[in-house]
Amino acid sequence: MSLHLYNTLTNKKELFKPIQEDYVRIYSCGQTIYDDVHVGNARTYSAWDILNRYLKWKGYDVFHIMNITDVGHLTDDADQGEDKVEKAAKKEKLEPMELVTRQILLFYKEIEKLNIDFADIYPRATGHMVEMIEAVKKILKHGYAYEKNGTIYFNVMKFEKDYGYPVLGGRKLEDLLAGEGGRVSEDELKEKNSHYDFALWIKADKGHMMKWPSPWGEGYPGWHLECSVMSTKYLGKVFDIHTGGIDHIFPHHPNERAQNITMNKTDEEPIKYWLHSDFITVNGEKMSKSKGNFYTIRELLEEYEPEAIRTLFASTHYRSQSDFSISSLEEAEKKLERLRNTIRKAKESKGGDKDNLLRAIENVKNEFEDAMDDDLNTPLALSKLIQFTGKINNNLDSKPNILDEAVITLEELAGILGIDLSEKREKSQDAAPYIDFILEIREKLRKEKLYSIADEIRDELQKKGLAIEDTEEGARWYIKGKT
RNA sequence: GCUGGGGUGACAGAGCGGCUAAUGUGACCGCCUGCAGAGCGGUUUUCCGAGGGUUCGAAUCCCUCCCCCAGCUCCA
Repeated sequence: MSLHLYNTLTNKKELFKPIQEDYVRIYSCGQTIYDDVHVGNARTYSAWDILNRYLKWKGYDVFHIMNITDVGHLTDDADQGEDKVEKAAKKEKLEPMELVTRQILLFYKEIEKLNIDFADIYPRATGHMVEMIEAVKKILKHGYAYEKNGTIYFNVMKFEKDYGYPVLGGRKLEDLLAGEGGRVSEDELKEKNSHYDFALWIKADKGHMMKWPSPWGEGYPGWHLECSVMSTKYLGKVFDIHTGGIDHIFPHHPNERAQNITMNKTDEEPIKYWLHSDFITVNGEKMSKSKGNFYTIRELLEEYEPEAIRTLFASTHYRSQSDFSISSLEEAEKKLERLRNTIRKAKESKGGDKDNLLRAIENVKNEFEDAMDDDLNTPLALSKLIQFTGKINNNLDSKPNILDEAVITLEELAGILGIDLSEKREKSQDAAPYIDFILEIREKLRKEKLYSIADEIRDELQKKGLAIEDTEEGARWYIKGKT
């Protein structure tokens, strides 16, 4: 089997074939950078990280762009209301760009902690104002936009007539018509030719801070525009994969696609595969700030290991809604522990002369790849790894080189899922000689059968976060869980 | 209302036409251990929302119904 991905553009799994043989160009919708990264964001980025790693493992060169929206995302609907960045900045009495800088730095740190590979470029909307204005000009010139009082709207009806409005996720334009009905304000309707039209460039109201001069007066770009402009700039008019959250199936991505087509005037489908990851719920409810059921990565990392979070993410398929709870995270911790325990045992084993593990290594590689080829079935892939740990544990008397290979395989495959199994840099390295010393004394007590004192020592060390295991060759210890 | 995705053992979560329906967790019992831990073995008696249909054969396909979630407003 070879890699198949579920394409929201066609609503089916398709064989993945990049435009260029060994080179894959990916654009990911990143985040509007006014707030901390939460589990939901992280889950999505984790999914694309796995996609990237897997493609690389398969031998492709991957060029990955993830945008950072630092202007143009409004609190109300697409075309009115306050800019989110500006609003958040005002609240904290910061310059908008000051807030953005702070949040970006935090974003990078957390992405790194979560073992999410950095994208090759993180372009920012504010850095592409010139290109965005040029894009609006092009779309106007090509006849798919019109101006009303300094605001430029995209003409969806005309686009629909000429190209067919993108049907992402099985939706049709008519479906969106009244919808749940008139959330569109009177003012807006007055200006727009059609209810579906969206703004490319928005005239700045008085007091709007984030604005730029343009041929149509001072204004700022519409939300969708940056993605079209930046993807075209860095990836070209036609590229392979576009990712994003399920919420972008409408309206962001169809609009973005319409812009790509009309500004670049391509007859070819500009983006071959659209991938969307589903949302996370918290204890069965949609995660939202108003409900207070919001987990930021920052707070989770205070108590849990990033590897546990990645294990949790890998435990559900990216296109399934997954319910986040502390107990699910703790369950993921246990899976992680199992993986680590096996590696520890294998590394400590002296080995023997068996070689039937060889076949298990071959099998797990194949099974893992089959699972991943099927639209990145990470839960299945992970279960194969866990099955493999059983095989290793049953064959700790294998030839040392085979044991080594088993460990390398396990680490490599888990790594594709973003789960780093390499040994932790032990924080208490300095304490190691003392711990060893204490355990030597404890060993003497055990030989004297002074078990109550020995057990007391063990309990105390365990309370401090160490795992103590007695073996024939004496006690072993390691740092358990979060260091 | 419309659109999409779902309902699988105590729980999480694969499977989507055909071996006794993965895997993990939990519970229980063994092995190991001074006791634990980790690990290993076993058990958890017929888990596929309901009802029809197609088929030699369905959790898997079709129809009807019930229920859940999300989207249709900014959102990963």
